[in-house]
Amino acid sequence: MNPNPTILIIEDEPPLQKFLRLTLSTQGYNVLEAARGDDGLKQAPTAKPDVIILDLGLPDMDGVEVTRRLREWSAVPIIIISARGKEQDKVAALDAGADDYLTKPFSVGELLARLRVAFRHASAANPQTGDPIFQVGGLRVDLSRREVTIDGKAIHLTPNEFRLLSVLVKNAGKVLTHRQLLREVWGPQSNEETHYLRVYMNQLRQKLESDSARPIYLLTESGVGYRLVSEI
Amino acid sequence: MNPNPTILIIEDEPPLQKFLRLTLSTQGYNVLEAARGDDGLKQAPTAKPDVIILDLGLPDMDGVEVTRRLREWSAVPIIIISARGKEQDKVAALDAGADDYLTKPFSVGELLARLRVAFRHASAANPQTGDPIFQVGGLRVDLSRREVTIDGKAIHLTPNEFRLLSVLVKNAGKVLTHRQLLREVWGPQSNEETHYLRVYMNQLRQKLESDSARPIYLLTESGVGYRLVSEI
DNA sequence: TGGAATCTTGATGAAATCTTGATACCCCCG
DNA sequence: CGGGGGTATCAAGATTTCATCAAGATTCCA
Repeated sequence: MNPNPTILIIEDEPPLQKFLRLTLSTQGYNVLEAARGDDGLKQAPTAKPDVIILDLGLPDMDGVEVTRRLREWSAVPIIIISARGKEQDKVAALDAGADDYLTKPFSVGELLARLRVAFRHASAANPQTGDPIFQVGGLRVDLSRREVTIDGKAIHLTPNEFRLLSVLVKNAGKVLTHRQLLREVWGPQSNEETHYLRVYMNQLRQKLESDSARPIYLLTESGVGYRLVSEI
Repeated sequence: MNPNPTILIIEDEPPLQKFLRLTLSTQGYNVLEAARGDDGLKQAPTAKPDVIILDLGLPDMDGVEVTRRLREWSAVPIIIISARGKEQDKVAALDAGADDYLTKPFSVGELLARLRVAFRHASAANPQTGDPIFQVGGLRVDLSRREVTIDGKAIHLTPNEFRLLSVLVKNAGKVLTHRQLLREVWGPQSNEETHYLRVYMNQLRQKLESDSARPIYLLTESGVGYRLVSEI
């Protein structure tokens, strides 16, 4: 899941709109809004929200219809909020494809808890498509598993070494200036400590290169910075 | 989904038990029953129900605890039915891993509709990958039975030890940060109590490693966190 | 209610990592 | 040939992070 999940609120009453916007953004969610069904249907494909909160009583079209239209192409979790509490309303909405149904008035805590359930479902439905793995020659870097191997052998890196390598991996093929590397690894105030770079680059080479004096992966661009080759 | 989906009902009141059994089997569902929490926990791993309906008010243990135990190894949809309608009860159950929460008395139609939602989720989730048993070297962890053996010998773990190990097992091979582990085991508010981790990781090593000073399963990633090796 | 198991917490030495200074290197240019 | 800027390497503290022991609290269960 993204660090900041996005919620699309389709709701026409301004007070409730405002209330939801405030509550959810305070929780750190990214909030999008639509006041009409057609607007919501238009926003959803481009905005790709992680969850949709949908009021059944919209001015232009029925919420059940909105649900059905969304389900034609998307599996995004839909939480209904509605003033109608009759069984047949709930059944209709749930069978149209909604995932949950809250009757107004509802408590904030419950809404948030049910949202967390929806997010769990969303991230379970989108299994990670495998970790992004960088590979060149015998060097292999799996950033998300924090794993580095050279010719199949696992290499242990210290936190700073790993951070430095991961900046290089994310910009493989490009030259990174001393200044850029220092900022990324040691923070914005360390711009001049070029010596750090020399020490750590050397340590990386000792661990990754078979001949650290003649590196094939971690190249020096004299007077500029360093570069990790992207192909061999 | 199977042609005849299976539902496990964990419910102690005989009248409601009977009512659910009749209603659901009439709908063509295959019904299993447990009157106590521990019985339900015992049936679940072998019966592999497609959905679990769980009453919070069980005689032997709290329903939230049952939920948490199930979630240690299974993603099966759990629908709570409960007489307690307070917000904090709902939040606790949903955050423990439940997927839905119905307050008694509820209407049959709504229950059936929410069951259909649960089945949709169950079939959307990834196919069962057999028993959730983790094994590497001489270490074997059966999450659903809470059994840990090392070279065939059973090992007794305390609740916290087991929770810590199960988080590591579920992410075997990956480095878990101190923060992640603390959140999973001690709850979201304990982010800084790194000392806990040291103590419990040490206890796990005492029990699982032949030489706890030179661990082969539970590795330290200094400055980052810990990792359970996924292959030897 | 008593005893056992478990959890929490503090203290201490060991290990890993980071920082820093000293020194040798290499290559280009005059 | 010699100087100088930029670079590589080594290694000794300083600092942070870890492992370990053990003594109270607390909880659990009979």
